[in-house]
Amino acid sequence: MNPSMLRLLNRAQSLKSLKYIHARVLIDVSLASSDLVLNMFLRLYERFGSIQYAHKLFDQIPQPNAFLWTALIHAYVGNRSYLEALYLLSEMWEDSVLPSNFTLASVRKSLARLERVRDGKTVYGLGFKCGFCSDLIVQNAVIDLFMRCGEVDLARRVFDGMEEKDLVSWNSMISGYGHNGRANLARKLFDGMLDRNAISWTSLVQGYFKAGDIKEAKMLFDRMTTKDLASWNVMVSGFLDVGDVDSAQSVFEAMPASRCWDVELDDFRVL
DNA sequence: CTAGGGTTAG
Repeated sequence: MNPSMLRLLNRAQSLKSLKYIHARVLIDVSLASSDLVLNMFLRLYERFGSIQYAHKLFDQIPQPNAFLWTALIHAYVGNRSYLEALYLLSEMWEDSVLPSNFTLASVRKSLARLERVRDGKTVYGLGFKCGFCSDLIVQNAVIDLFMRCGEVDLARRVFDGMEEKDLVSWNSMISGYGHNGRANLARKLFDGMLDRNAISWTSLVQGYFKAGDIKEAKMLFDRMTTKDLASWNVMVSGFLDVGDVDSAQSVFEAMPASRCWDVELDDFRVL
């Protein structure tokens, strides 16, 4: 794929211009049927929210590989079509295309949102049989899924068994413990971390709110040097959740103006 | 060539 084509694709600002580029690419059959190019178009159709076109394109591919299946599944998950995404995974399996670690990671959100722990265990059990039992991407997905389904101990077992962990592994545990009301366990992991980021801190603060330990939440927030928009929002909504409107108000007012601008810019972008 | 953790979910 030549660089000018890449430049053209990344300049596509709308579904309309993307379709136009696609039409031009279709003239060259060898180019249009390259897995790389197909994958790019699937991802771009997803970016512009056109699952229909992504699926239409996918249906014309004679033997889609795991990359292309993953792109389509990812598009459906992004579109919050969780059941459809799971269905695609089973179709993929029936077509004897083995999932990649990224396929399994893509389907995680579907399983979590539908609270399909049992199916999750089946899916990741198969994934392990495909050789992904010590794959960081898959293990992180499993941890997150288990935590979101309340399977705290199972998540911990996976975490403890990992040869290599990254920030996402640690933060998923901290966030997961927090959501399950286990702020103390989250804190233990947090204290043992070598490097933390804003997500580690914010997740723990949120965990303390969830556990009803407002004092500790506030103390931690004050110690935080890496506050970002989400950190401030967790504080505001944390106070609101316990009915402390005054504290919520003062946190809101203490928020740097630059953060407020972030919010407004985001909102304007939607309009 | 791909994914993922904290706000925010009805």
